[in-house]
Amino acid sequence: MEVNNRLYKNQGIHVITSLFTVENGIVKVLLIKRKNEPFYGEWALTGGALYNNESLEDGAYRELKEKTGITNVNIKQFKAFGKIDRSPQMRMVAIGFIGVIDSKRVQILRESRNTEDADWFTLDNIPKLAYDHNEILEDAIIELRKEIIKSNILKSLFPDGVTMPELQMTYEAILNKKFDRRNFRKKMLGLDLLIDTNKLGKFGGNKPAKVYKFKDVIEDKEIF
Amino acid sequence: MEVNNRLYKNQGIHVITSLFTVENGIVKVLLIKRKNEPFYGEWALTGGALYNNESLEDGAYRELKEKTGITNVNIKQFKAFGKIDRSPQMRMVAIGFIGVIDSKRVQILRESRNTEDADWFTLDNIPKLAYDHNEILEDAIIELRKEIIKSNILKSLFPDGVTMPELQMTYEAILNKKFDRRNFRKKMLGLDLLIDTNKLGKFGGNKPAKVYKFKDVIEDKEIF
DNA sequence: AATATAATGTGTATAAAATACACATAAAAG
DNA sequence: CTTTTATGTGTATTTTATACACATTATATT
Repeated sequence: MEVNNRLYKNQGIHVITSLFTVENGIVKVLLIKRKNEPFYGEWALTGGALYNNESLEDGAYRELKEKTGITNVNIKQFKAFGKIDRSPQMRMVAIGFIGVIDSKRVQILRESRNTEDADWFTLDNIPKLAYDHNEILEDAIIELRKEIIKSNILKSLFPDGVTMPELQMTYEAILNKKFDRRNFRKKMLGLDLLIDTNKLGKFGGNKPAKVYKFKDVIEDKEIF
Repeated sequence: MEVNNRLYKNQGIHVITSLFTVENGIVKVLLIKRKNEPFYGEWALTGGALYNNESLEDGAYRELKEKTGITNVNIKQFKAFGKIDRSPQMRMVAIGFIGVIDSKRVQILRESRNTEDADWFTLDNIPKLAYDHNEILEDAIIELRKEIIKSNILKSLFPDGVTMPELQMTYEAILNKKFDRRNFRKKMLGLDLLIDTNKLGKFGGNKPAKVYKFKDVIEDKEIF
């Protein structure tokens, strides 16, 4: 039984990033509006075809840079999406990434070679997206929730540091859950993701709040 | 600036499974010896090119079936590997899976269309592997350790059920760590992965041991 | 048949972690 | 200088994790 190699011809790889931001307790994701076929005129996650001269992560970065101009983001690969018909033209497997940035620090390119619009969407207001991007986004949100309690994925949301109340608002938004202020602080510090900068900043109230920074590297914790 | 589409031509997808077994407290992984270029004569993880008419998981299953004849395995996708030069011929991105089976239940096909040998290797005795399979295997082991404490990935290792002492031996082997017998039982039952079959079986001692089974579906636990 | 053996099953006291909860503090606004 | 707003901290209680010892079952031994 000789296998016909057309079985594995004409394949390609997508790198797709769900780029989130959180402002004032609202989680948003960056979507772009396509101006090419397939899915002309539909909204989609940022991403595209992987080039042969770049790693998966570099591909995801390139696409992000084209759309947002941003270069300094922590992104994390979380899952491959490989349904047979997820792309209408040829067999494309998508590698999904997540990342979180401060939207105030980036200039979204509303129009570019491949996009006729780009905007931040709240999660309860996501339109029907191109390809299987609704499914990718759903998984991305789940992954984001797991990731924020064990990694520094939020570092690029707070490059200059963050206060505990601001952080709590952010976690509550992402996890869709309220916390006791005192216990949140304890839990958060217990995760060993932060370092105290010994500086003070302002967030909501009149009393200055301590400023923390996400560590550059997070050491693994013991399991079981 | 028009992008040359040769940048994303000639790409393909590998589906690669690190298939483990655990016998008598020893973790082993299934390796096959290639009888085709590239990497002729070298050992490798089970896997190969994804076909266009199958999902990622189905592709991994097909490759497993070709090598072991096995059809009933829980496998889990865990990471995509996309270094530019991981494959010498064309740009191939590998989707990594893990799975665990009872080696006594499978007949390894020592010779097949693409393999001239196949065998179980202990983890301290892994040869230089084809492609980036050493790297994939390393990540697979890390993933396995995470997975056994939150999923039923071990279900296909114990299709007929398992006793607590046997389970402990298995966990100790995979996690490379010893546990107190009484506390292991408590922790294990607390994970909510098992159901009591109300049957008794024999493992090591003379006293019959309770037989448990891994649940078919594991409900998510709360995080944070 | 009685006894020894080998491994399994269970309970409890203690330590550690998570939770619930209240008051003190700093700066700004009036 | 008094009030307001939001921040920082401590403690009692509950829950969970850990350390640890004896009872039980079937087999093997005499």
